[in-house]
Amino acid sequence: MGEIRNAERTRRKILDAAREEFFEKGYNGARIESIAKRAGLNKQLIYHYFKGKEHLINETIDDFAGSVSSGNFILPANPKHTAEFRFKVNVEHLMDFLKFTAWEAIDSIPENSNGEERRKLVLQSYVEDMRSKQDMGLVPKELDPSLITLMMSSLTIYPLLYENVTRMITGYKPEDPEFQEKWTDFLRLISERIFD
Amino acid sequence: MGEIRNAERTRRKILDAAREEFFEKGYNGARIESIAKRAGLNKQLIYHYFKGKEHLINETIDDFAGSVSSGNFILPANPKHTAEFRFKVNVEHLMDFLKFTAWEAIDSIPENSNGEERRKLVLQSYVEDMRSKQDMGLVPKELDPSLITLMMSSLTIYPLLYENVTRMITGYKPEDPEFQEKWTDFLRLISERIFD
DNA sequence: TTTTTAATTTAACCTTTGTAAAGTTATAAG
DNA sequence: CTTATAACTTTACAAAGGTTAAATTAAAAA
Repeated sequence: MGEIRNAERTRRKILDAAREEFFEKGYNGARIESIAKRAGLNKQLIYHYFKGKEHLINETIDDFAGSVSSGNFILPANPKHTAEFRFKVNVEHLMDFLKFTAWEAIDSIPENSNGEERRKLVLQSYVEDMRSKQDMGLVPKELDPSLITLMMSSLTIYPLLYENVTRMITGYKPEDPEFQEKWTDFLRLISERIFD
Repeated sequence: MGEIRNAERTRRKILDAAREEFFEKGYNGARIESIAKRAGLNKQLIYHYFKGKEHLINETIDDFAGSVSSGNFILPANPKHTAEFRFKVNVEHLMDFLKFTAWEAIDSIPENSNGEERRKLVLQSYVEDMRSKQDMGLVPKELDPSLITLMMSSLTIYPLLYENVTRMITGYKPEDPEFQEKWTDFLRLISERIFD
């Protein structure tokens, strides 16, 4: 049985499976065996296509970085809507990637200058955006654009990732649409207060 | 060489070493061998005093929970100072524990109802505190106290834990006192805006 | 068709790691 | 002083997991 041999497709399968696995379990927690199983392939094929675990995760990250269309990153004109916008993007497109960043924050993961570099550019574009809006008078002068951006990241990521905390505090699970709606509203409310 | 035999002291050494190890590497990443080494003890002693890895982490968490004096949790009277206060407490007393909560958020860690329960109580006391201040007219009525509390947690934890993100956005490392000062100031500024 | 190359599988290895079992030595009770 | 208990050490092992090597089979080239 099995399908016709096809290097391209197999490589793709491995990368997709690896993405799931690495994003879900981090580098150290990920298992080559498990990736193979997800991909429905023989474990050894992974070594045929990639040098090893470390090489695989680097390729995986690069591949992912390339796949995230930079179209998501057109921020709203009004800074009061930035937080809710970023929250929405996180919920709809970046959940699994965010989980990976959580691993990255605490687990020892081999460096990937490429992926790191791209993320840095995105984050700094957020800072620049905020700075330009500050110049336009839409953002209070006393607030540092980079710190505002860090605030936005905190508020739109932490509640999604720290399921326990969110539940202990609010009683909701982060995935609950009801929570997401409340949190969206809340972000808008405080944004209005902050940017007035 | 070696000191006089002493069960109490040995048990203590194990718990201390286990705390460091578990907080630093999470449950799955922690190594019994490494704990033994930290404690300067034979690996097998750990099995003499504890049933196994899972039992050990539970005892470790309970032990830690018992050791954190609840004295830290007297919140400032003015809600405008809550964020900076919590940030300060995190920096000065809870860094390693926070790191552990990061593991907990993404890694599969054996449940510890006891530790979980205590944390929940603390967090909910924060919510209650905010609610009472709202009743006193110090907090805008339209802001849900539990969401405010979640916001406080996000803002005082995320930047400390996500070293990469903090650095990519601000150029500072979270441990840098200069960053901590700026962030403290920032927290105060936005608190003033939010609670006015 | 023959040959060569590449995809895929089978088998095996070696290290790490959690844990068990048994042995040894100190301390305390009788 | 003898004996029992508990602290500590030594050995050993089985499972897990990353990696390599060799064998097989399909596809492409000649």
